[in-house]
Amino acid sequence: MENIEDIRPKRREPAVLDSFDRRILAALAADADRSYAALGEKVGLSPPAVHERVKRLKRSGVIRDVVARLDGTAVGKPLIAFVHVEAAGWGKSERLMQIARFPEVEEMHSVAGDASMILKVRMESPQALEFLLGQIHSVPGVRGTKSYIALSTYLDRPVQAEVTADWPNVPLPPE
Amino acid sequence: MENIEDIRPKRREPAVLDSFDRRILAALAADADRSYAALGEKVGLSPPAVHERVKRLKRSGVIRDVVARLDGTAVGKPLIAFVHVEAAGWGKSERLMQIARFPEVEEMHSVAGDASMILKVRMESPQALEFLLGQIHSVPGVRGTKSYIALSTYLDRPVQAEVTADWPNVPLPPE
DNA sequence: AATCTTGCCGAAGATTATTCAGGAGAGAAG
DNA sequence: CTTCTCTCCTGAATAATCTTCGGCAAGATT
Repeated sequence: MENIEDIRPKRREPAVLDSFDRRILAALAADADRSYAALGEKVGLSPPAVHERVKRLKRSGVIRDVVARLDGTAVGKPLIAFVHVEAAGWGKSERLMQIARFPEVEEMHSVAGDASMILKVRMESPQALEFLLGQIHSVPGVRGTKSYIALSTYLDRPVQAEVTADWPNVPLPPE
Repeated sequence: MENIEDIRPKRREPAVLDSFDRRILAALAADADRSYAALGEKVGLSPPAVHERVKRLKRSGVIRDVVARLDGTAVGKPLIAFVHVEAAGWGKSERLMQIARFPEVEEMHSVAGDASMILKVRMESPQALEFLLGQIHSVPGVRGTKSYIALSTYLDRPVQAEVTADWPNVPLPPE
């Protein structure tokens, strides 16, 4: 005998983001410290409606998490560097992955190009960077590194909800 | 006649972060969606005490902001690339700054090394990246670009509150 | 047309944020 | 050593927000 549960289609998570979702995401990516009431007023929905949508966006993974962004200098790590690591065999050795345990390492991407891996790190000092590079070089298979030290950061923001639609013709988007 | 206000020392924002601050920052950088009660339990303080500290950390700028981190793929930008821009004169022409208006551009650093500027961008497609590169090349003074396309991202987290203390001797920090 | 589904709203209760009045502890001054 | 001041904590009370719920309307499906 068939169970009615088997017949009913699964509740589908709407894969598409409508205009409200976009506006909510844009607002939350800029400032997640707002109340649902404030958010609702901004996007044109009631607080419960916004709440429901945010809950869905979190559950579906569109919103990965909500975090506080700290000032690197204030926490004692004023030095940002991008480290390109050239590895011999295939980049993602488990050993290299363990470099990610250092809290100084914020990003780690395998890349196409003449670097196997790009790391974004935030260090206490040039000396600390030197030590970290030592750690990286001690990983078997690592052939070399190239470091680019940031002199100043002009922009540093999270993933934006907006997507540029009309690329070819637009010289610059409006302010 | 002297005003008493002139004599009294200014209320100093404590420039140092004590152990409680550190723990609060670490917790908020990982997940800012907690209640003050939950945070307080985690760090060993009452809710009002945590509240007061968080307010101070925000006011003093240690906490820059609280944001929702979105899934790049879910918002339609699955392609991450690091673009190294080599500019002729001095990197930070106002014109190049305007590239930051594109929501695809998430970071922009001037760097020491053979690139004048490093951009982190999140694109809809390789075509979109091509268009963006076109925009960059149209900036006067830009001599060339080198793009590193991320194949996969193994780590992507915000500024961590922790700082590695004992560099030389530590081979790897504990899990 | 009837039914189902989705998604909104307003109202209400549960939870949380925020304020406030003490009070303990650490220095500084007498 | 005592006293004063300052800082920062706690617990209680109030204000605000979150979260749930019932009802309704619009569109899709049967």
